[in-house]
Amino acid sequence: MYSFTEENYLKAIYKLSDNDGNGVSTNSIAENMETKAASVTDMIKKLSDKKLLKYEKYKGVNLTQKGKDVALQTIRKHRIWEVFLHEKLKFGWEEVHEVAEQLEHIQSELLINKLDEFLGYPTHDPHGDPIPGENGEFHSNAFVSLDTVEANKKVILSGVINHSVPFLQHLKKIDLTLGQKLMVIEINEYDRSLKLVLNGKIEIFISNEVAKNILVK
Amino acid sequence: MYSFTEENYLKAIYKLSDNDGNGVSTNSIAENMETKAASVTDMIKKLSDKKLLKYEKYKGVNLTQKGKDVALQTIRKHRIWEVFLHEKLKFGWEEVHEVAEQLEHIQSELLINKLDEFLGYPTHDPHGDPIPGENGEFHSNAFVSLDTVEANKKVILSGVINHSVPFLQHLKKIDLTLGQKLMVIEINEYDRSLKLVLNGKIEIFISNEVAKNILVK
DNA sequence: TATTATTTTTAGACAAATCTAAATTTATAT
DNA sequence: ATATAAATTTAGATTTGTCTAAAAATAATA
Ligand SMILES: [Mn+2]
Ligand SMILES: [Mn+2]
Ligand SMILES: [Mn+2]
Ligand SMILES: [Mn+2]
Repeated sequence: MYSFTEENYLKAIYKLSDNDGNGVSTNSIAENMETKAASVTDMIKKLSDKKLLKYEKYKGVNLTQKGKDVALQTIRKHRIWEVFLHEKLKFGWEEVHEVAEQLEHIQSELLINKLDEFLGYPTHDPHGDPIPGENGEFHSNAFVSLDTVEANKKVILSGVINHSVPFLQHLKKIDLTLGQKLMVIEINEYDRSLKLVLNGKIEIFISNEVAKNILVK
Repeated sequence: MYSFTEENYLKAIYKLSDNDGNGVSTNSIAENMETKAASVTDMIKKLSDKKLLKYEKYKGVNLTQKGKDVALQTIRKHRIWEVFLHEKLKFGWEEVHEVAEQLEHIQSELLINKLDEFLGYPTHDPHGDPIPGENGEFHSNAFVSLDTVEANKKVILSGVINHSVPFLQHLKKIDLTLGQKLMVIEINEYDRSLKLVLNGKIEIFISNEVAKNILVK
């Protein structure tokens, strides 16, 4: 139906949308997709012709409902594949994204629905991001960043903001993986670094920078 | 490394090779890939430049070892994905091929090796075709066509020659699926149609045309 | 062997997606 | 308000893979 490239553009524009009504800029898309502004302009015209987005010269773009649908289905496929790679094939949570970038473009409704069933209809991917439903419904998360949590409250690691490979590897090394039970037991005034206790046992220290990128509930 | 198109050409040429030394013709490739001879000539030149095949104008092509390796790895991925779709996602054996045509092009050594492990290192795909190993080794099948089997010998359905969707659907409908134990109990002289008994119980009739496309051991 | 017929290659064009360099528009700062 | 800077678009090329129509080579036939 749509090419890999078209799907990738729609996904990028979807993620860059504030839903504030103001269009997504050419440059932000170019930066996000590691391509040049001129290429973005060309593709935008094509997507506009296909009624996937609204475009006014120099004013940025906004996805139409049709465009949002394609973006959401691509995100759905991406995240379901990530669950498969992590749960069934034992990929690390830092390894799944790259391969899912390819798998998300496989065209088969039957495949994604059978895979979803095989995985037991997961609601979140290995990074805690919600998986849109078949019709694009979203269970939006009510997670909060760990650096805003008050001391002595039990929480569960439920997501990450930074999805980079080095960050995910670092968290894994210090046992901060999805589902980990933890509690903040000390907040340093000076640099807002934290002392945590994991499973009520091991104590670890993390910087505020790390805490800011961890989501808990 | 190689594009979808290049992999598809190499796979097609591999399957069209007799290993008789005589090259694969431009027209046979074009027919097999449902494209035009002129397009094939163009692609052949490109693959020749990349040392994936030997090409002499008007003489047809022969894969180099490098070309065979790429073809075999693509076939390996295709068949492993077919096993996954059939065994884990419960796709019918007539449904797996189309989706595997897409999945075979996913580029990740890690993925295919983990998938292979997850499936328990299968040796054959859902149609009985052997799965090449990581280094291209082949367990060549010693199957025989059902129309050559003598009466009253117990055999096991182990493969098919015709891979078309209607043929596979037909076999499924009459319970002739991979692994089925059966015996020929009557061979009609007139049209060489057969009476079979399945699992020592149910009796069915099949035409010689059907029998010719079934492999047993 | 000369003449058709078939196969294959070349020439020229096209669509998709990208790029660089130049032109144009919008935003910012004196 | 005018000049400068930044963002965006256009112009013109390039790569990959495809096509049609015409030319060239090979094969088949009389
Ligand atoms: Mn991802
Ligand atoms: Mn992608
Ligand atoms: Mn197949
Ligand atoms: Mn393919």
